[in-house]
Amino acid sequence: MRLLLIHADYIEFTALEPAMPNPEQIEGKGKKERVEECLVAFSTVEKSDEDSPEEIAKNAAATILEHAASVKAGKVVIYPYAHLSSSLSRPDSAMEILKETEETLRGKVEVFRAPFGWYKSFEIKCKGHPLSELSRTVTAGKACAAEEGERAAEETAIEAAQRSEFLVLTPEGEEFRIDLASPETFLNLKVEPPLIQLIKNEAGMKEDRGAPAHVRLMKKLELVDYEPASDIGHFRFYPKGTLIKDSLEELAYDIAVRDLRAFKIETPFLYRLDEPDIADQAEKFREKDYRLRVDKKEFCLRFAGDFGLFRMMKGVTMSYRQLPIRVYELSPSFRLEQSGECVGLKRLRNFTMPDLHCFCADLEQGRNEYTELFRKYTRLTQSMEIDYAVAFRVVKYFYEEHRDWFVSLLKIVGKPALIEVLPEMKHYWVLKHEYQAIDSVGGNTQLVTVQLDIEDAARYGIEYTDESGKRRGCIILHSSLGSIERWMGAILEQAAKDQAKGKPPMLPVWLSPIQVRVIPVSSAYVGFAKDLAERIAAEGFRADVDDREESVSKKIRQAEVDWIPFVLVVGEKEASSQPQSLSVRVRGEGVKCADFAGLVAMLRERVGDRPCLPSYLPMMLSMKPRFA
RNA sequence: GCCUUAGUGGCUCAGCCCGGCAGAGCGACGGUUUCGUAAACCGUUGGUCGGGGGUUCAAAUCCCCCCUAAGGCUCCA
Repeated sequence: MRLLLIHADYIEFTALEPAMPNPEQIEGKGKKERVEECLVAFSTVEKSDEDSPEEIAKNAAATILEHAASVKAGKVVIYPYAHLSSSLSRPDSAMEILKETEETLRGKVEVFRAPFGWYKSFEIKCKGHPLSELSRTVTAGKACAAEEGERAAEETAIEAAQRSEFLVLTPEGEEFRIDLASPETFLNLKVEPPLIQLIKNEAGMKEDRGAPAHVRLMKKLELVDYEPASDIGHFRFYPKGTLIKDSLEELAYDIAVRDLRAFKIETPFLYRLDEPDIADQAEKFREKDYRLRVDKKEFCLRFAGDFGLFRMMKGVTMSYRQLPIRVYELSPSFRLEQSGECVGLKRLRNFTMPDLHCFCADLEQGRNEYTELFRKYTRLTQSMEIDYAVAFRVVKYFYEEHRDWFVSLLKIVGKPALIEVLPEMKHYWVLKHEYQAIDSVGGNTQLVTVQLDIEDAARYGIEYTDESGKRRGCIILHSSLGSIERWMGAILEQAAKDQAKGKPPMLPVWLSPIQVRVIPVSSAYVGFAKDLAERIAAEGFRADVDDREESVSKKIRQAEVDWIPFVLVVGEKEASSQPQSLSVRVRGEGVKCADFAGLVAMLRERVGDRPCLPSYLPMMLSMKPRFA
């Protein structure tokens, strides 16, 4: 419960009109009430209070009573006021808790209560002495301290954001200043459409959009679905979706561990809030973490891998000779996003983040490491074949000092970027960049990000020993390939965009749950088809056989609907041809002739060096249950 | 979280405005057909109309509360 306590000369209030369907029954509608020399408690009952109404009421009464005593007020007015929180309880619970608070106070002090569920006019005269205004948050545990200081800090950050300058920087080093409030400054820039779209979104220029296409596609393709029995934003993955998720995770592992030689670790999901550095990190994430109470201890679920990683690194003995040190964790993460903000695979409350952190000796090494990551992640993003835009956010002094370096980064990606120049440090990083995917309805989703952090190492005690034996804080690069779920969404969005342009939609071959479908023309050729599928599987690709008793046309249609990239129809011709010749229906390219080696070569070429896991589905289609 | 819209067999949807026996296609199942590049034919099965409450002789349909989703707002260290 939130309380705003005002020590007043008087308050007058009048109930005017019901503000909800079932307001409290009252007699004094339109009658003015006046209480003098009182402590007014504007009270907001919150969702979380519903779990322990008696304790909340007791604690609220204690808080009010204590303050009434300290300002020597003999009267208390409880004034229902729904505007102190964005997480309101149900009206009936609120009414019950407020009445209970009133009853608890009765006898100890003279108590009044304004009616619940009415629009009221009021007039109040605050005494204005130092203790006359105070805010309190009441929880089921102990009453907490005032929060004015934090609020002030928050406001400064918002003001700072509003003073950001924006510009577009090209790989040739040209700068175009833009003003988000004046579309003519950027709409005609000669840059690719995704960047223009990103800037429009950043400027708040919203067109009417439907739901992004992946919300429908993820279900239609039997990949992922909502799980109403869990919380909002926690999904179930069917076998095909799990295969795609695992393949993307495998790719993240290849980059982080095989390529970059990062150390792979694992840390817990759940953390105690009475640890100061955990509480400190949780505080940065105000009201967005899952909290739970177990055995009288308060815990939060991690919102990223940082909690456990920083704790681990604090205890690590590092020498300057070992730096940079790279640490990788595939972190299932939890964020209590606003319910109205969770959309398909774009924003979830539970998602999987491949988290790579690099610990560097100094800024010079940090920048080199940044360049290295930038290069790797750019190659990764390009190999996903999706439309994306690049944005940098950077503190002004840092941009001015390192402008040439930014141009060199843009040369790697080969396209212009949006640069947001922040007037001062607003977060823990001086620099970050994002690769933003543009979806089928013009929205953008952040995928890859790298952040250059010069603050957290000192704050959390992550240090190495330098040449002279002195302990020094690291420069930390936080980086993520985004989230696995977002990549799945972005890939589906790209398929939808291709379809809108008249191309048949498909997943990249390395992510297609079934890469080759073999269709026997009649049941007589099922055995032949199965042998062929097994040979394909032995080459490391995912093949199945449509052995159902259906017409060839119908089975081909099914393969099209399933977005199967390669379809083989086999019958007498294939079984008897010598040397063997196959007719391969390549999605989007028509029917081609090839022998077995030719087919394998086509698959190898499409998959490239990306992971190719074995199938999670039965080889015979008649044995596959329908999940969605 | 707020506002708006939606939720009807496993899936896609009609019925709701104006209350009167819960419908279709696909899928699944059974049978006939053994088929050459986007849907063979016949039959059967399957519903707590998102959940709860109310109004009514009677509720998928009207009213209230809740859950879930999408759009917009806000948010996105």
